[in-house]
Amino acid sequence: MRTGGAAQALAYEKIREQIVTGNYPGGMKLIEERLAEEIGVSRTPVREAIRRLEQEGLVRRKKVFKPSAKELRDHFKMRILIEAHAARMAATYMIDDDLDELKETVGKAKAIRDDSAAVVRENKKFHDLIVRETRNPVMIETVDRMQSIIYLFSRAVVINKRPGLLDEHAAICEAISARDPEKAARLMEEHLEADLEFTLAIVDWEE
Amino acid sequence: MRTGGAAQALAYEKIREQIVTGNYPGGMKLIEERLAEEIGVSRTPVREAIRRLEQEGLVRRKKVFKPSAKELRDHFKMRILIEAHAARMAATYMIDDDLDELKETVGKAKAIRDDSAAVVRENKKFHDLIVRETRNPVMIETVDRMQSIIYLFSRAVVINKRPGLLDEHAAICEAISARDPEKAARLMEEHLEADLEFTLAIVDWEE
DNA sequence: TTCTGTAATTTTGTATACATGACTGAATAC
DNA sequence: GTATTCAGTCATGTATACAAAATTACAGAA
Repeated sequence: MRTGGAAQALAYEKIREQIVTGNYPGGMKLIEERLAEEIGVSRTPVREAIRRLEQEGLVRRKKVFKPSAKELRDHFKMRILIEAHAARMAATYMIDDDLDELKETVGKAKAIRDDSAAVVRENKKFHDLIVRETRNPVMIETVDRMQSIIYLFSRAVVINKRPGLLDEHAAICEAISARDPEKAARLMEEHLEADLEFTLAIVDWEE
Repeated sequence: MRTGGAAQALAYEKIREQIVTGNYPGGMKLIEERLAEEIGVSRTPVREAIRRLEQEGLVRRKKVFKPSAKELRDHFKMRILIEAHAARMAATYMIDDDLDELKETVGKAKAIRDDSAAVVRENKKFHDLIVRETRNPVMIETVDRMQSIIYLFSRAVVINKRPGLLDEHAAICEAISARDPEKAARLMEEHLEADLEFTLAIVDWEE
């Protein structure tokens, strides 16, 4: 953790945990005093933790962030723009060791279709490896923020695993391997667009 | 202001002012107690103001942010990616009223070459109008953050006004007007790359 | 019923005191 | 002369009390 002390770190972890597990649902008001009591610290570190979660995009105006369909789309589009660029960079610059690792994640994910959590982990790693090729911390961090928010919704989506997802990963991997930047970028774009549409279709926007 | 009370707003404005005017130079440590006394509020709102400036990218680890050449480049590249995309969108979707406004900013900037502050304002407006065409608040806000940081350096650059800048704006404007997305994007990319290189060349990285 | 104004309650913002931890610099051992 | 450790200071983190603001609940009128 880059700032703050122990109490703040504790508050941050605990609140974040509750949000990403869905235990604190979207729209829920975060009341400082209550959280402070629950966690066993004073209001001050809770406040700071909430501010950090706000910066991270998980909290908005003291409430657990609940993006509209439009907002989810906006976050996805930002991610698509960066990841398509990243795929282009990867096809151009990725060294063979990393390429091997990339292939490995696809293989692993194929092998363990049943362990949902593990598949999620491999898929995230796949994208992270590619984004890393931008060699641009600003972009890497931005994608991370987008992912945090998208994953808030994707719990549902990941369980209803989208058909073709792994094949698309394999195809992207191949394009990078073949050093074809434009194809890699195009495939990545299509892949994430499909993810977006699938997510929008699955999620229940009425609740 | 979207959060906090009067004291916090005051602290935020005052500190930000000092940073963007260069009165607080890059690398300067922000000491809560000192600022609190200077502004006439307690440490609490100063803390929150500093956090917000941190989120905005103007402060890093309690010090006024002073990007390295690499970091400035990274922020620029993020901006280029979004603005090239925005130019593409603008060429496709921008309505005539906005296009007229865009042309006007170029004309105005050409007319008032002597008033440096006004030229800066017009140039910023030019870019903002195009970025708006993404119709994506996430991207708009990201560009804003990048610009805040870049402008921290560009004070010097803007005074040494870069040759060709206005002609490039005019050319981009034309490409959008001609509904040529790829050309608009390419010109925007070249324009900002030139800005980046000019900035890197001008700024004194040793100080 | 539904609207509106006001009182009551809750929640956040602010100030402040104290605790903890980081930094500085001098004195001493080597 | 250099390294080390200890003390003193300075800045930040945390807790808490009080003030201000926002929200809710309710009463009365249209």
